[in-house]
Amino acid sequence: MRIGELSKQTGVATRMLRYYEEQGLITPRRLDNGYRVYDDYLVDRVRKIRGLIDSGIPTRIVSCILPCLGHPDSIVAENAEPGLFDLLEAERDRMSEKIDFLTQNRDAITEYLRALERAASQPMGTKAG
Amino acid sequence: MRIGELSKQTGVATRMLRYYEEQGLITPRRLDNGYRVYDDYLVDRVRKIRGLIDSGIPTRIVSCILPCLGHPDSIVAENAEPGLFDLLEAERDRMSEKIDFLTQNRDAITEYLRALERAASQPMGTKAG
DNA sequence: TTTGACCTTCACATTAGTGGCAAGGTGCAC
DNA sequence: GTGCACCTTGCCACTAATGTGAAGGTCAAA
Repeated sequence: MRIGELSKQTGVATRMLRYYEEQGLITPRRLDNGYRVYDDYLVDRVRKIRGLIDSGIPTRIVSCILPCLGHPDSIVAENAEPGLFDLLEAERDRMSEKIDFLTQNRDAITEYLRALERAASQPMGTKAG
Repeated sequence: MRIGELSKQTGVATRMLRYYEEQGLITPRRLDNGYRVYDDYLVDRVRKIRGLIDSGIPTRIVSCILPCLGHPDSIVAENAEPGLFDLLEAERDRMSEKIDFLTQNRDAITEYLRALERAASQPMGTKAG
């Protein structure tokens, strides 16, 4: 598919799709006329990229962890550059921290919302003060 | 405590502490000489702010959800401005999405790391191809 | 053949979050 | 009093992510 279609399917602006390409996150093929063509599997990939960026993972890191996703067992190993392993471990830990953090705070919000609801469904003057 | 001390305790640069103040996230009192003074409870608050920002929540939103945190039941209700409730619900949902997303991807990384370890502890030429 | 929807690159602007520095006040310690 | 560590405000700059618009190419359909 071409960039407009991918944009529609993912909800990501074409501008951003080109930006991700510039950052090395996706590498669409090109038609003779220069148009970018995206394989179907890239829809999922772009969604992942967006989710990660939205979660505060910079593109630099996203590009490192992308190889971890989607390939069940294939491309592993081989490219065992030193440092990558440690980087991935560190990033995984950072993600765990974020998860804990978000969970904690989301639960607090939920709690707060419940309290608001309780307050709203009450006579508003009952035992106030 | 003053800003330097808070910075040390939270690991957040003084520059950022002033920025958060500018964004309305914290409002330290002032000494006669103009120095900012922070109450102890702000240490926790600043850590929360950092965590949220690191998780991709913009300061604008952080300022909305901060009231949800830390107050067990007290300041609730009263200020039931319309729209706030919906915003909080939406933000909570967004956080849930992020949590799911991060969890998924973190697990994929973990899986990948495991595969790398397995590959590394193997004769490297065994059944390769 | 012209129109219109799509695509291309280039470039400039903006926003958020940061970092850094300059110029100056405060206050303790020697 | 001098020095030093801390604080103040203000400003400039940078990066990442994003918006936007110009100038132009492609292609199908009317």
